[in-house]
Amino acid sequence: MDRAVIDALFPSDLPEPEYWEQRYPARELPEGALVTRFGPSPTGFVHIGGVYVANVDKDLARRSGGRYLVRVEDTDQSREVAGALDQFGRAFDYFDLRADEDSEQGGDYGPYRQSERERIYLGYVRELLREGKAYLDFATKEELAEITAKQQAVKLPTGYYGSWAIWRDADPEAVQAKLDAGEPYVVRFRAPDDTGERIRFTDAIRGTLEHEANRNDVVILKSSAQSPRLPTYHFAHAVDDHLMRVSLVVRGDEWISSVPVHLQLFDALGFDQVRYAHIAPLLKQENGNKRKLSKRKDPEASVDFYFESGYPAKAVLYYLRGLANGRLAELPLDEAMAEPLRLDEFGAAGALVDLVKLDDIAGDHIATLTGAEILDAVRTWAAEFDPELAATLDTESELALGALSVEREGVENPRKDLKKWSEFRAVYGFFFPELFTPLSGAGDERVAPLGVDPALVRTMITEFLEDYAHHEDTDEWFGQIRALAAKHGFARNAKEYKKDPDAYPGSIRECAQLFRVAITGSTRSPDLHSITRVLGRAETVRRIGALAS
RNA sequence: GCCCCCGUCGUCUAGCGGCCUAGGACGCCGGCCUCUCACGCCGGUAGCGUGGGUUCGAAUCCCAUCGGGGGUACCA
Repeated sequence: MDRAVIDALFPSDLPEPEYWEQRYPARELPEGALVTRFGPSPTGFVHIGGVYVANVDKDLARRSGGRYLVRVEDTDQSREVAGALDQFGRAFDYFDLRADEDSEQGGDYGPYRQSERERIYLGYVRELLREGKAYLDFATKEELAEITAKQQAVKLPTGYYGSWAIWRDADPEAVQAKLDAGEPYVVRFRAPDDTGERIRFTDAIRGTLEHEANRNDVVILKSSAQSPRLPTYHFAHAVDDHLMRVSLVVRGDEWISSVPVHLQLFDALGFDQVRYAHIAPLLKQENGNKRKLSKRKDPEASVDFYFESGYPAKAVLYYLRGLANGRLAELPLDEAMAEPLRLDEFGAAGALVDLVKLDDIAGDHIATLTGAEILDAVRTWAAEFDPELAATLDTESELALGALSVEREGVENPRKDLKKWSEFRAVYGFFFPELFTPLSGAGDERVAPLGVDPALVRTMITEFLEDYAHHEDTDEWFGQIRALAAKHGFARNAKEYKKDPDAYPGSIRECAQLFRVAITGSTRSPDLHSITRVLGRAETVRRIGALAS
């Protein structure tokens, strides 16, 4: 094709590649510093895998004194979902993954949105066209489908290559005729003719990988019928990562198969190669099999799930880091977060997302927090997901702090009853009068399972309340219950009771449980005496009193 | 169809020819503690996908096979 014909296809003021090379000079960074980038694609909601990879990008760059970039990969405008970018912003904030350079705060190597880089891509496409390393393709969808069908019929690799590539060596006049007719076209890369050759490359995680050389003339610039005219992922990757001076590309292992094309592209464009680190995807277990976490089928695939459940960001990050580097999973949270991620320690196989494990981690982490820290976090969570709780917490913050101090502050081993903020209501709700429903009486269905005769319960409680003392000392306080139990003939311990159940109305256990259910509404709760200290005398008496009717 | 990646307890993994009768963590089961539930402590359960080689010796090396995953798009 004539250079004049090619140039006429592009804006006349389009800068040459040389301009961009100077505009984006090599970065001045210390030896060994890594420049990484995360490329969110606003085509759906944020996947936890994105957080996983972005965390790796950030860690690798920051620890090496390099730069961590976020570049929006929005070359597929038809699949763009409104609001997706905001959702990414939110996830980045929650998980502390804000980049050093991105489309919001800018940077010297922007724009950081591919849809705004049209002129850059066009300049490089024009250059490739002039050099004959790319060509115009007018093939229709139908023609393409036909080619694929024929190839499959004779068991040949599918694709647009060699003699199957109908426009690869088309007559310039035929091209001109199509152009004159205003037919839309795409630009394809002219794959070097090394069919049958094998290529090898080094992956920072997997070592040497071998692959058949690429033979396909991949599309590098999408249809001329669209505006802006955007490149495909392959081409954008080469141009952007080169110009942004990215030195390490961390991405999902579904890209391994594309590396041969990428290498050819870098070569044709005259760029130095980048290093690659292909990460295994996050998996999900489904009847014995493992499969990729699916945004549609698995709620835990979306970051929304973690927001709604109220998992502390730190716990999630720690879990994700442990999945990436097994060594870190063995370390306590703070140490693991302080340790750098090491690519050579990444597992090549995909890991299953195990929510049970995450719960365990989150529970351990929350147990290290103070009541005030927990209250703060629960409040933030509730403001969005449980307004009623939020309101209660605001008016009753003293009570909340008291509730959270039970078996937490000043103890050797704090309770691990909270794994996520959404559990707060179920676990601590009874502390708050407005969230608690007192018993309807000795016959309430919550006390019935204890098997103590309601009439006896009423007598006991009435008697108990007559000279109830709100003791500060645990032994003294429980002494009252012990005395009551003894007086009404309850067995001294469960063993004794079990030996001859008919001889007693119950054991000391049942008796104590009566109070527990009255005070907390449940047979399981933190230390009873501590609870009464937080509730105060009046509320304690009121709740116990409910049993007397 | 063609191409590629992966494969140790249920899960995350240690292991790089003898320290392995395969170690740890989570889970699960049992026990102790005890006014409940937890916490904590103690103990237990369970695995090298399969078949061939190589070797005195294999989870570790080779071959085959099976299984899982991915790519083969004007999606990323």
